[in-house]
Amino acid sequence: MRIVTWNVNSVRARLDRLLAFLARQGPDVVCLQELKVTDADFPREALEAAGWKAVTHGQKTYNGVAILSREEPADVEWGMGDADTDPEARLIAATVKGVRVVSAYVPNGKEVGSEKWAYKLRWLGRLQVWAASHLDSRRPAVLCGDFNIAPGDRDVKNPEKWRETVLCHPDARAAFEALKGLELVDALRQVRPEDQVFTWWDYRELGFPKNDGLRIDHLLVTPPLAARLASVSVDRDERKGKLPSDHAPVIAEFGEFGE
DNA sequence: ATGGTTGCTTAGCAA
Repeated sequence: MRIVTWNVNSVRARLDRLLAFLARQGPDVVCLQELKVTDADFPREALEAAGWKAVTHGQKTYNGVAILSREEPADVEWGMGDADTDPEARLIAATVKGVRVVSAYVPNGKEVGSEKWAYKLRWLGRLQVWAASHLDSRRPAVLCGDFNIAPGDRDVKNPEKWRETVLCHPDARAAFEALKGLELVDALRQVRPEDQVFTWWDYRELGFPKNDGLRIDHLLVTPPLAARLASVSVDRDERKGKLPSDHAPVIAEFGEFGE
């Protein structure tokens, strides 16, 4: 079973790339972030024509998340369903082939100390509560998406440059560690404990040509799924060429053993 | 400190 997470930075702008990626990589489940489109304008027909079912939690202009799979995703949750009146569409969950799948787009936070930064930390706190009550660590589940957090210095090409930013701040890293405390395993680190692997490069400042990258897109998996984890890779080719997303897809391969 | 780029929307925001 192959599960992908990819911040596409507009699903409409990236539709041709997305369809080519799906055909090339042949995943089973794809979690998308930053759709930047309402549910009504989501390119459902083009994806269905290619054989994909989609559940979406969209929003005009900003944010938006989706889960794609070959079969219709079941038991869909749109948002965290808590008491917060947050209008931003940043989380969707569904069950595919017996695996609980969550596609999340954590707020960026803009600048440490800003109102958006406070919102990011609040949102991560809500995610912690939601995951604790909605993800069963005894069952196969994956919480994946754009976390806008580089967990450690090994996840950053230039740690000193990024140290004080919203992607590397200790409070953001502490929130990531807290999620792992719910018996969730950082899939890439389980199979590649020391590799320098990046998933995002800023469009500005020649981020990709200089490989000024960070690993901020993750799959956090429960122990039953971690036991089946075979490999994790980043499709860097998707960051190349004409008009790429600023994120590359992360691909995790799971075997059927150990269930 | 600023600017560099992209997408959505149409000058400015978000990332």
